[in-house]
Amino acid sequence: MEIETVEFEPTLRKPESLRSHVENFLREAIMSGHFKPGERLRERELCVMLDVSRPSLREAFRKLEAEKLIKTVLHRGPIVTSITKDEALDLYAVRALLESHASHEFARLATDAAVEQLGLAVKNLHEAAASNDRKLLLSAKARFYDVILNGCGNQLIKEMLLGMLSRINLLRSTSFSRSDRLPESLKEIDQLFALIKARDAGGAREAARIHIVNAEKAALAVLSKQEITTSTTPTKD
Amino acid sequence: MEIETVEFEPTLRKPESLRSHVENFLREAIMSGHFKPGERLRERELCVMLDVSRPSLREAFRKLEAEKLIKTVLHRGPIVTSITKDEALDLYAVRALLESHASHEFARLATDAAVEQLGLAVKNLHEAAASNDRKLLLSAKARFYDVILNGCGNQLIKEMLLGMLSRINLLRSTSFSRSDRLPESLKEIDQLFALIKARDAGGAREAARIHIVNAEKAALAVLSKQEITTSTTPTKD
DNA sequence: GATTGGATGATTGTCATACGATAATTATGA
DNA sequence: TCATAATTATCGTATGACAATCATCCAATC
Repeated sequence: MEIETVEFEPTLRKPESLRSHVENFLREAIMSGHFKPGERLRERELCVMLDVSRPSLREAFRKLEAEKLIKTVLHRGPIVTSITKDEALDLYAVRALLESHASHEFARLATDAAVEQLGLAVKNLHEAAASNDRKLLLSAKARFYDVILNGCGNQLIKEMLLGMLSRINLLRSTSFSRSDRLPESLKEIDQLFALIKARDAGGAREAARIHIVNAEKAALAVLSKQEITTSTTPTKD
Repeated sequence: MEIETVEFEPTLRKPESLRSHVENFLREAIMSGHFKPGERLRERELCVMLDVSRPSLREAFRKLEAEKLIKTVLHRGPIVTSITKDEALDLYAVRALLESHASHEFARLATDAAVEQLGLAVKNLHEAAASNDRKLLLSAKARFYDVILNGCGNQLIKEMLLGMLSRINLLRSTSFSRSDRLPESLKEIDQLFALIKARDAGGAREAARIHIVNAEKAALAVLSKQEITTSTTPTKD
């Protein structure tokens, strides 16, 4: 009765289907840049790589396809989505809408405990920024984000923004080298937090909007550079 | 030597995978109420019904699952999503955000031709409302919607709203009997169109927001009734 | 020599089948 | 009557196969 099949993941406790594991793996691999935009994902390769059958892999593909992380071409299979400038503009516009609203609502109706948590997240962010550890910075940012999205009172906004974030990440594989915007970004976040702490919902909304708009500017500057490089490869679009 | 092989219609493109057909069929069936919220979708049944194999069907399931039209329970398979009141509130909140923004942008940057098209759609809406033909009314509404979403300059907003609409439809299977709100609704749309025609972007945004808020009120009134009925069946939730 | 045309291989799309795992249901016994 | 065990239905996953289509290369023709 030895339980040998302990494939325990620290983060995954409850029983999950195999395809969701595949799904998560692929999502991670795409978002981390292991699979780059435009790259094909061949079934056979991934089947042996992940040691799963084609059905499981293909079902995972459909999920990612719905999330627009991949684009499936008939009889050619999935390729990692590459985001055009127009799509990026659309993404940031919607992100600004949702995130500013989330900030508004957080300031309006978050518990004091949640606000305190947010303050902790802000502090961690500063520490992470000072430490110059990119991974730490990313997780701190994610933490800050999570507190706001969980406290804004709208689960749908959280889901939508997280889905959009995964796509936005597609275009900042290189964008994060723009750490010169970090001090500015931190100042904006401080400002946002101050307004939230003061329960100034309208101010928080506007601060969040400005924060996104500035992030957009920084990202688009990088994107236009990328477009030069990517515009050489794609014959068809 | 007649060219017989003219299969390419402007609107009808053939090259579609089988699974996307399945997907569309299921989506239609769910949105039209043929499959009701909470209902299980059994693989074997649907396989013989649609004459497709399990993999194709299951891949279509994943897409609908990502769209949140179905919810897959491990080892029980997919069931049609039933929307809770909280989820409905979230949906309408986001819908108000996106749709009011779309109206704002439409008023700001739509071509005069697009505005004219919108006027035509409004006229058709009135005619359809007068004719008391529900199907006609639905298509007229969809047309109005399409003009705005195509003219707002943000493709992402269009996709998101259409996806949300399909879910909102889940809770107004019976809601459409509330045709008593129709005159009010038409007045609001007239108002919105007038503001758009005057290129009053800010006014259009507010008008659209109010329109959604009112629709929300009407829908929620129906929903609370539905919750009474649905709360009898589900033993587990 | 360049272009067209066809043959070949690789990859995906789809299907049929099989089998273990699990939830729901029924049967059984105290 | 209730608790427990056996049964059944259905899903999750794997495997193998074949057809359809795309990519590539080579030959034939102009």
